Amino acid sequence: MLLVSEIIANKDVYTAGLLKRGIENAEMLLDEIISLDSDRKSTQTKQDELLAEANNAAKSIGALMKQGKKEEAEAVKIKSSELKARTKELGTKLEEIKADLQNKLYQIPNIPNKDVPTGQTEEDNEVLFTVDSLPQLTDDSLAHWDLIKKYDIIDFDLGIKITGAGFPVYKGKGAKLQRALVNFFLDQAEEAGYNEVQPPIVINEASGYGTGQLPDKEGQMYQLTNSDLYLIPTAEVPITNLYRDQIVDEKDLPIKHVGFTPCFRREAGSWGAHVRGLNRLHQFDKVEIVQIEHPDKSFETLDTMVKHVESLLKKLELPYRLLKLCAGDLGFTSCITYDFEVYSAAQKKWLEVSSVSNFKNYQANRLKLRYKDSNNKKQLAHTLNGSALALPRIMAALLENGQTADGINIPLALRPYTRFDKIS
RNA sequence: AGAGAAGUGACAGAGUGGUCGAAUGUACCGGUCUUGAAAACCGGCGUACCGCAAGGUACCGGGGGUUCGAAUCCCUCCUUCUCUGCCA
Repeated sequence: MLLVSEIIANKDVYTAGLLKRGIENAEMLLDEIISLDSDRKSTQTKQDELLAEANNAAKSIGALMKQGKKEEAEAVKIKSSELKARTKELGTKLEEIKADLQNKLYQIPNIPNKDVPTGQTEEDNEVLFTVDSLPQLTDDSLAHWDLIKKYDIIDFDLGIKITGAGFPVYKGKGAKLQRALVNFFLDQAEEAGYNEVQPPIVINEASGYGTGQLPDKEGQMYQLTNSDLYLIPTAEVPITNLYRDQIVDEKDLPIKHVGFTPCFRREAGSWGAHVRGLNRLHQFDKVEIVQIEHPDKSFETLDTMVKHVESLLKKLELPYRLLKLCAGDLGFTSCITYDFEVYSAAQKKWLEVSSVSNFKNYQANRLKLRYKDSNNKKQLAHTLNGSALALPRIMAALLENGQTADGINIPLALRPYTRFDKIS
């Protein structure tokens, strides 16, 4: 979440940032925060003064008792009790103010970076790069939802039987292709210096708050009914939370992790033709890269992460484009996000396969993730992450773009992993 | 899952109602000594909030309670260890 001290120091910047996101009452929201914070300070100061008085009284009782001055001690006891009661009142008030402040802060998103394009919808996203030419398929080419039936590699109906819509069953070469992609992505990340982790895919509330899925995205996550746990919507949550409440050494930065996990999303209210087939699922696999970085270097690092994702798409020979998201399309906790989309030739559609974001200190502030600088001062770190990559839409594009009359060609880079050249 | 024990600063480990934010040791940082190092000696060494500062307040696994006063007593939750059970 945003830092109150920074809001106070740069109110104009924060107001403008929130307005850019389309939050019209930005100034009012920030004024509330600032005024609550000043209430918090004055209330705490008052309470501290009373507590100091009460503490002194309690100490003097001890001294008086030792000297055998019982009556005097009794008198101080009464005074002390009164002080205590007033302290309690103030304490309750202070707790309320703090909770209110915290709540309001939780509901304010990160502000967009200076160079984030203005705009409210995906129409306003800035296209930074597109491949020169899009693949042309013959008229009888099939969309992936037909291809998977033709070659019997993914079965949606079976998934419906086992679980429900949006939980496909991968079979035979479909399952192998998926596994090949996962291994390929993990190996590529490892080569780029990312440390592999296998985190839990069930998280507690504190982790959800740490990376900002809670309270903002509560409805997007599957919650376990007999405990306060959630299925992860992305590996970002457990991996970044590895460093919650941590003070890391400056010399250990950047910390780079890669993890492969299934991801679960309720996707409430989204269905129809545009979510057909593999385009949008309730459960899907994803390889995620996460970095914890020094504030001075996080933008440089963001670029290297973008380059890494780009290299994956090139090796898979997929036509792609790179977008810089506009302010209105930005995720809640992000200050800048680049999206990669691959072209799905049979659907004639761009499909988002990766989001690479810098959260600056927004998540770190929630996570209490800090490093010690050269003066031994604790500073909030920056956090970043990116999909590298999300599997189903890559799969969809590979199937559609690779189809030929006698089967689906597997890209060269993947063949050592699949150990077959063609799905036929 | 059941029974028992325990959770104190980076670590080890004292502290069972009143100058305890917390002894002591180790580690760490600075200094003296030394050609250099080690040893020895001296000093420093938790976090957060308020305050220009002096200083104040809170924190001994989390939360709540008793008391004028809680690391210390009570309740509750969590975690760890040992034993038993179960299981991949």
